[in-house]
Amino acid sequence: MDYNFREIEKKWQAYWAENKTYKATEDPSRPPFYVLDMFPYPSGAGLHVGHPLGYIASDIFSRYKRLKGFNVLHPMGYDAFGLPAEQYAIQHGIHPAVTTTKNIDRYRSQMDRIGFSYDWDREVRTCDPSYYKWTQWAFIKMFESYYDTALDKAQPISALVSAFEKNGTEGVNAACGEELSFTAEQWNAYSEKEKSEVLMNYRIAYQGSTSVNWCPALSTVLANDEVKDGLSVRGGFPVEQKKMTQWQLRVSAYAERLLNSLDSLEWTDSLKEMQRNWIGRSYGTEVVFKVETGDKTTDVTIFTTRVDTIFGVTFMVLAPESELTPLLTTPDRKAEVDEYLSYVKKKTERERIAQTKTVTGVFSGSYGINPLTGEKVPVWISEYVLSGYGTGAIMAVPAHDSRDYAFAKKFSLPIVPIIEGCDVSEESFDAKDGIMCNSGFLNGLTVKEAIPAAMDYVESKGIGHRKVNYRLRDAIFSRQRYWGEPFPIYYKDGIPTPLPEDKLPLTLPEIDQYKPTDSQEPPLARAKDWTYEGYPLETSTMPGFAGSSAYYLRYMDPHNDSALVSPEADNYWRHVDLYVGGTEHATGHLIYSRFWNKFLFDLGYVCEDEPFRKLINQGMIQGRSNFVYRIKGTENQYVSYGLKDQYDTQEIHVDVNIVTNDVLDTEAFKKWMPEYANAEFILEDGKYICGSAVEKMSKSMYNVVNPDVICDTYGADTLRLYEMFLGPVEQSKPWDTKGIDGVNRFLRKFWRLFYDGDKFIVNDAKPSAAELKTLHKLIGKEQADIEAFSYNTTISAFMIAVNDLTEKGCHSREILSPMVILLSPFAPHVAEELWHDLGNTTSVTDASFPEYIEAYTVEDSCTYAVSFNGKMRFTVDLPKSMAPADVETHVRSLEQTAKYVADMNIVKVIVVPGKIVNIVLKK
RNA sequence: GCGGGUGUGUUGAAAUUGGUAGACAAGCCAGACUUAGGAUCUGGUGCCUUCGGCGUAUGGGUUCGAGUCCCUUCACCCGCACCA
Repeated sequence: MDYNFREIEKKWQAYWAENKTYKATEDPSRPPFYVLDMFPYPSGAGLHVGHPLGYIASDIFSRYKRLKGFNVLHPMGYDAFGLPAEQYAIQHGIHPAVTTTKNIDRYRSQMDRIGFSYDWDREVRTCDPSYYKWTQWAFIKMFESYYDTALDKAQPISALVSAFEKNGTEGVNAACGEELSFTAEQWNAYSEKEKSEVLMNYRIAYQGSTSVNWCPALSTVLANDEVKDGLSVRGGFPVEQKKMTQWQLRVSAYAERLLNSLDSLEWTDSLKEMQRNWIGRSYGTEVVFKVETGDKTTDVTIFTTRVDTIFGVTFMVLAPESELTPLLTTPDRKAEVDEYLSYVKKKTERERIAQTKTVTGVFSGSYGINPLTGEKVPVWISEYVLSGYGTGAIMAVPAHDSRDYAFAKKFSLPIVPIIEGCDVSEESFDAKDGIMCNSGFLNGLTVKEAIPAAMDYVESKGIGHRKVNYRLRDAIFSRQRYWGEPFPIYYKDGIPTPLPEDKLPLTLPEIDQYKPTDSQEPPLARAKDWTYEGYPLETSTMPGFAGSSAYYLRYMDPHNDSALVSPEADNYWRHVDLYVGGTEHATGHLIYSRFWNKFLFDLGYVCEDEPFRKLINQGMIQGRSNFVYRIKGTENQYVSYGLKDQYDTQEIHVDVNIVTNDVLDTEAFKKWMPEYANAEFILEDGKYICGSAVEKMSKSMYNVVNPDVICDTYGADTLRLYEMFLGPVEQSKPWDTKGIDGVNRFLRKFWRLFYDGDKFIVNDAKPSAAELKTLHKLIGKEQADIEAFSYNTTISAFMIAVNDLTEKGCHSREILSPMVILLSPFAPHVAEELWHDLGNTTSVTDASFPEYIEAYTVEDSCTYAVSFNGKMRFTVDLPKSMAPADVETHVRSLEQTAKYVADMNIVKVIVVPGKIVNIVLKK
């Protein structure tokens, strides 16, 4: 029987499904291990070979951990709400659920062919009402909570209400939008509506008016991480800034905790760094400047990280959008300021980003007073100051800040250096070193000493205080779209009110069209009876990250009707031990999930503060495109790559599936598209060679390689091995089918250890020491490599072992049986087949990982005495098997060393296969 | 501009703490068996050469010894980007 992968793979996939081989059940007698893939958005294009890379890697790890005796939870599901299905619905009138289900089915069948060990009984879909019930539930919990900054955790909003009733805002420590101050009497006198508005300032899920990313083409708002370079990540449409009232999540309250607990995670440094940058903690000082506008005076608070440079302030700058801007504009400057404001407002986000180098601004007419020097400085308005960060106002120190410097140069404002010996004639001196000068009491201090000294001074004078700022903003949580979770909120006399828990899930209503209404209301406004007890329901829906923020918890207990996850299940699985997915989620999903989890942790619904212990980022697989070269001026004549320089040619993408090792299948090319039917070729060496380039894998480049096709020609096990053999999982690389034969050959070679034609040739011969050594070397290597996620070297080690056993003619059961187990994580179908052929009746998955016996792998060594200048200087341990000539070579190579160290009284040089591992010196 | 990372044959890539660089594959060359093969097997394959020498982007340093550690320069990739 030859290695017939088609039959084998079909057979065992059916067997696994039927026997529920990979079903996970909570079992306190075995240690749990949770391996998770980032679940996919099921797009219409299906999977290409890049998608399964991470899934294969995590599947190998899961199977390995099972063999090691762990109870492995390895689930899969779908992030099923999303824009593409909805855009399709708008254009074709087909319900997004229909498109989504169809795409999911296709994903499932593609995944099934690869032979993953998922427990499909735990599948979740974010668009399923029984799933999004818990997304809505969490939202209500957030709505009914506030963040207590003293306890540093979320608390029920009722606690805040009773505090207000007793003492007003006195003694309240709560994260909020703006600092409010009122007494208990005032609070108690507020109307319901007023109370609701006050509480919105504190709720973790709240409605607030801010400047948001508005995407007109998608007619929805977007979160910061959904916008890149001023364009929407989905679709690439322009985005503008707009002030709107939106649901938001107070993620900023968790900034410090999100930052601090990064240290405890086994993530890559680059990913942690990305999150640190995104959170953007900055420690500085808020200082109050009095600003004179005509004869009235206003307090303007600025934020700076360099309060030590305050003696170098020569002007101040306000953000155009700051509410202070109109207040501080003098009547004579009003016309010019208004003109500037409208100029700024007209700019799209994209233009603003593109023009960061051009300096613009306008003088307000007011003057600020430096609280330390009493000096008067002009107050300018410029777009380089952002309203959303700090206080929206800065003190400008052009000598020591490059942005202020550029501004000062442009508008001819004075530049006063306050660090000794620095040259600011060409550029500012931003570095934090040097000795202070021109700075009153700070003179003579180093910059590093001056910063805390200036902070102390400012605080002691009561003109400012230390302050930590974060770049992280609250997440905009509503979308004016149809295909998302409805908010479980209704407006009772205009007051946003959550639905009672037993009314969840609030299911998405049917509507006739999926686009916004004519009056620009979200699509849900089209729904009939979109009310609760006669009150209108919220018409926006939740964003994509809502459903993906806690899905890993739902997998622990996916069918639970009365809780997101039962305490028993949560306590058993606890957290994701290994999470595999792409870096693109670094500042989106991976921040939101951590926030969401911390919130649930605060409320006691989950037992761990951090959801993802270890995280591996798999690299992206790019496409490798092929080209043919049409000779210009001809209809259909193509010249091979090597000869193209002799002609004037035009490069044309050709389907990579009709190209093998850059050689074009000319007949297939003629059939590929009608216009190529009578193509003529100028060949080199009888072949048509194509050009190639690395590009994104996409339909339009004809470079998409479908895993199904690979499974058809080579089998799933070959695909799995090849994707891993390509290189380190974390690394991005172009897909190139060249070389897949190598791993396919390896599998056939492995097979031939068991079968000679139809004859099963495994015997009960006692293995030789050399054979045992081969086996145990592999066990040791595989163990170490898999734990380190280094699969490509494991596979190499496997190839070496199989070549070795083939050469030795080893067919011993005692060797081959463990070999099958070792192979099973990588090539489960082959392993399963051979495992049963060896006479086993249970799945190879239930076997245990063979024990590694070091004794077999230790090289027998023999000690050589090395003499130098007639005197014995040291001894060398070399393998017994080493030929005398090789020994001499090795010893000779030590001569040089010996010359240097002879005087150092060497006692012994121990060489294990040729390496000096230890030089023992006489004391 | 700031932060992080990577540079090794024709190609994908290996190389415990510094210790025989290029394992394992792909490609290529030669041969064997075949009616044939994109099957299988064997041998060769970093570069220059006669001994021998040179080789891990570049230039320097530490060391008996450097792909690995330190500094310089260059190239590429990723992230952030007026964050005060």
